[in-house]
Amino acid sequence: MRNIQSEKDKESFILAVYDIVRAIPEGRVTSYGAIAKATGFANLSRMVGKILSNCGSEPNNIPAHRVVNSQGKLTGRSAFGSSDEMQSLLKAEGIEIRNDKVQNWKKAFWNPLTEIQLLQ
DNA sequence: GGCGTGACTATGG
DNA sequence: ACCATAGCCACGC
Repeated sequence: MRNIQSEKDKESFILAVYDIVRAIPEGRVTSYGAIAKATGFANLSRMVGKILSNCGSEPNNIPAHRVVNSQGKLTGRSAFGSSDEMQSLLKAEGIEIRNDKVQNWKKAFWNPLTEIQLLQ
């Protein structure tokens, strides 16, 4: 693992986060820490959240709602339009949320390190 | 360089 | 399961 040491590092980290989040299959979820590990910057889980909040304000095809914390809790809900938009999006994909947490977490969890498959 | 902050995480009570 | 604590690190002031 390493840290950001240059603008180039930062850029590649951000792009990697986008790529990984886009690769999350519908109906599955993953965590900030898992994404950070997959990018090679294992201790930048907090930055992953920051990046996702940035992309949330502009139109994009990044399913940021499929990223929750390591316990399956919807800690990013405040970055969406309404307080329950994140929950609604997940529910629409078949993911059940109860008390702010993803049910069936172990099965719904998608590990980018072992399950990623590049599309096309 | 110090200090507070945050869509984090692991651990211990 | 819940809460507190302590690491973590880029960023802005």
